[in-house]
Amino acid sequence: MNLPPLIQAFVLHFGEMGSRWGINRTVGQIYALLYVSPAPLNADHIVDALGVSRSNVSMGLRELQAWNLVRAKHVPDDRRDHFTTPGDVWEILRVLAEERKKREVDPTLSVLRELLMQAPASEAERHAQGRMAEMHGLIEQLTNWYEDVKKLETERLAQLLALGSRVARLVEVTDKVVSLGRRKKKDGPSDDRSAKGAKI
Amino acid sequence: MNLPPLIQAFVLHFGEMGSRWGINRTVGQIYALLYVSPAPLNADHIVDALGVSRSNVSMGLRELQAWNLVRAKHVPDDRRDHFTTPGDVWEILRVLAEERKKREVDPTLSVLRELLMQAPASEAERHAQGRMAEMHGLIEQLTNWYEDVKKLETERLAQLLALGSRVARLVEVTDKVVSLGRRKKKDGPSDDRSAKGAKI
DNA sequence: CTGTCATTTCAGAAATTTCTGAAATTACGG
DNA sequence: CCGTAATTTCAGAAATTTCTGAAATGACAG
Repeated sequence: MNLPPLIQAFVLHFGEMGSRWGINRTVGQIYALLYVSPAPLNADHIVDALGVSRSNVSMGLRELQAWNLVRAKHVPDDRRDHFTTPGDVWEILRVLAEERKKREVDPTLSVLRELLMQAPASEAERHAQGRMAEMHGLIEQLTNWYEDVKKLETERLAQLLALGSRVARLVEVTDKVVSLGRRKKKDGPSDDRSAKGAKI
Repeated sequence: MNLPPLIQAFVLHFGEMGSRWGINRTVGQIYALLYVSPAPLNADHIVDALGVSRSNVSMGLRELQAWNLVRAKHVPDDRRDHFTTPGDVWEILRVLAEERKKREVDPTLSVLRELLMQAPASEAERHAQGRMAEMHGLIEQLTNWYEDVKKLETERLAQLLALGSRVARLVEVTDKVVSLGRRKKKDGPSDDRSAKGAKI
């Protein structure tokens, strides 16, 4: 490996960390390297920096592109492909969340749904289905929330984060106002617009 | 493997899924089995159900206990240990979040902090540090939010989820009210109590 | 076309992880 | 203590994943 010490430390850490996720060391290292690089790098550059085989880099880049974490960029007057990560860390966060959901939760959700359709053939299966239903309910709540929140622009999202648990107070109060409002008019809070004007 | 079809399907899915996380097939299967089981199971029971070796079960249980996802329970008049998962899915979610944070983000945060302390020795390192600072900032925001939110009781947390992105509207409005309030009195929103009475 | 450079594919080598069975250790009733 | 049952440890076997080098494919300028 052939890198300035600071960058090398970062790259090595991502390599290690990679294994704790589903990605392998090289993929983690490639990502880290591209992340801190001021300009897009071509594959040979990466081979050089990390000291791994050309084919390994090729496969790593392919995987990172499948994750939407790395994009190929064409540089004029150069036949080789150059690669970068999205610059904005919030954008990276979004991509990561989306991909992990797609790979880790969606399949589970679909299996759960399928199993919940089946008729239990015994008391054990009946009980198991109850537990699966609980899990399904929780995951569904979480993903609904996620689908909802991911539509927010970055700035609003940041505000929300900054608010932290203090938002709970708002919820508490709103809750009262809403239930008050409900008494007058049955008004399902179905879309974004519904919460603003009427209730505060 | 020796299980009713419905439960077997669930267990197998968790085994597969396990590999996409950092855990291995057997660990995933043991967890799934305990999750749907109506009563605590002893190790031999698990061996029987999953058809893996006794020692493998022992190691799997040890790992799950390290994750706080499985607890040993003593059953009177039985020398053997019996194992369960926490019953409440929200509790499971909390444990999972806590452990993943501990294993996946805390180490990164600490490496980033360390690297940000060092003086850059070149332009490349200076730029890399800038990127690391961005990443550090984002992770810190996220973990602060998490630390904040995890203190909420389950019921409030569920309310918050249910509200979804509509909460953004609240934030928007509150923002105005707060900045309005600020003009009168310099009042940092430092603790939980600060958001409630005065502002709505 | 042809030649050259860039990239991908892929079979098998290397490394790592998972799993097992045998032996060691622990726990405990008598 | 001793004996027995439960559990853990651990060396190495088995399985899986990662990585490489060689060959194949693709892309393009002349």
